[in-house]
Amino acid sequence: MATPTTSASEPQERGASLSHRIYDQIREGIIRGHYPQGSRLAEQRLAQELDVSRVPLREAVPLLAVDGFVRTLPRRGAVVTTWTIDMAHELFDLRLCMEVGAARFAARQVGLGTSVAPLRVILDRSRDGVSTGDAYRIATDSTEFHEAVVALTGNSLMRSAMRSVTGRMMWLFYLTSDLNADDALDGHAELLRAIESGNERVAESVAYAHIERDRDESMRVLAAGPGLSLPHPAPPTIT
Amino acid sequence: MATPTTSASEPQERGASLSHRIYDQIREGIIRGHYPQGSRLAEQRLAQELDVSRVPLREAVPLLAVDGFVRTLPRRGAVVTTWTIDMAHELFDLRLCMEVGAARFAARQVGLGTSVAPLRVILDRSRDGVSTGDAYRIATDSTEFHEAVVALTGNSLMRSAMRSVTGRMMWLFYLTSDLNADDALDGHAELLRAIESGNERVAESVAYAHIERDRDESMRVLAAGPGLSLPHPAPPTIT
DNA sequence: AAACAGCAGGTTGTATACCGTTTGCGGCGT
DNA sequence: ACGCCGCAAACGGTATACAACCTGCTGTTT
Repeated sequence: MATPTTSASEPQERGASLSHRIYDQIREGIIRGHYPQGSRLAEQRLAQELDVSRVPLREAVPLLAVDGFVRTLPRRGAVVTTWTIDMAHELFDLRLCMEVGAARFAARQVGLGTSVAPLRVILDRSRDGVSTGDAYRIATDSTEFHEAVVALTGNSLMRSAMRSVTGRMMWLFYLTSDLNADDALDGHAELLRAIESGNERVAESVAYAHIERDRDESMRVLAAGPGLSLPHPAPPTIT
Repeated sequence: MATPTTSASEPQERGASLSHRIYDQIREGIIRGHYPQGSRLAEQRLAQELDVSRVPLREAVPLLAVDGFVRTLPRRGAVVTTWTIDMAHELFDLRLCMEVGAARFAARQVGLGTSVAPLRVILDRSRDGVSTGDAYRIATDSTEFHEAVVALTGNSLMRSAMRSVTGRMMWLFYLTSDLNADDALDGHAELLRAIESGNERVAESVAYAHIERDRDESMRVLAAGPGLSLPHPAPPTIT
């Protein structure tokens, strides 16, 4: 976004319309596992927990639904999405469509004179982030790198379309950040070089390989232990 | 009022949460040009025009913003998006990424036994629609065909991601429906055959060519007369 | 004892009211 | 005559209140 100064833990608390702020807040809560998968998000409880009225929530929750973080049932409200192996596969297939194309367009832009400096900046920041060991920070940085690749294409529509994807990506990154932190860093560096070369076919291929490698690692984690992100000792899991 | 069963203008689909209904209603109004490009959507006026309170609008408008139909300015409310040549190009570039990939996955599914019957159904309906000459109907059918291709992949995430794209596609189809109605029909038939063959490379290539042909036609129309969809005599175009 | 019905609690969906900010216009001063 | 200042109206942002619905429990009846 236009606010690259966001720190990982505290998102922009500026004038960005309360609805957007609590959107970010809830999203972070979901990703961090504070709102466990499958749990219900009761509006009143959320409202007094975040100290806002219910109306801003009414704007934020549908957006969370669009981005796949919750599912709204007719009269039951919103429940946090539960990850499945199939969902993860679908995500990687979609990434295959979008990011491979984005890498190609990005390489083309580089060939036309666009600088890859933004990628370097984020990659450097990612290195710092990995050393901190903060999973949320790592997931944020990793996601931002991919967003930066898309941004490099100069296609603002593609950027906004990616937003529906990057949210889920970040969530999955967080869930699997234990393993692929360093690998992802190398992969990003490799992708950066490929895009920098300006060779569309190379960028395309590297992006493809990178995503498939991601898929393999994520699948290994997901298949191993689906007991993910449950900091609370698994409250009764209200159906 | 608690019983909006009157619904005088449209026998809309029931049960779908007032917010969604007015989302569709406003979207159709924008596409049909009833709310001209660049015009402001004042909440109070909309509310009494659609005979709903402002709160459902507060849920619908952000979704329209996500889908690119309006732009919400900080304190100025929502204005209907104004099409530019660049935006159209960005849309086609994004379609290139997503639909080409979708065609590939769809062909793969066909190779695994999935039937292309849904495509045939919609294609047949499209033929009827073209004969009616109703631009909105034509745009709807054409969009639905592309959605059906994505649905054929079995990837529900890809379908929901396409939703951000199909809305804009439909709008642009409507604006340019005069020219490419029959061409689009032929193109869809060709794409259907390609997917039916189960050959991923063929499907991919046909999809690519189809989109680029679409781009050419749309660009011709957009470049010729940007005075699009202005049933009202172009109010002062408030900035 | 089991099953159905009625009641109570809670939650979402919808509507209305209030407040801060912005903006456009008009008057006044230079 | 031009520009600046101030006021008023409108718009969006937020909060509160009401109504309908679903759910779970309990009590009674068969």
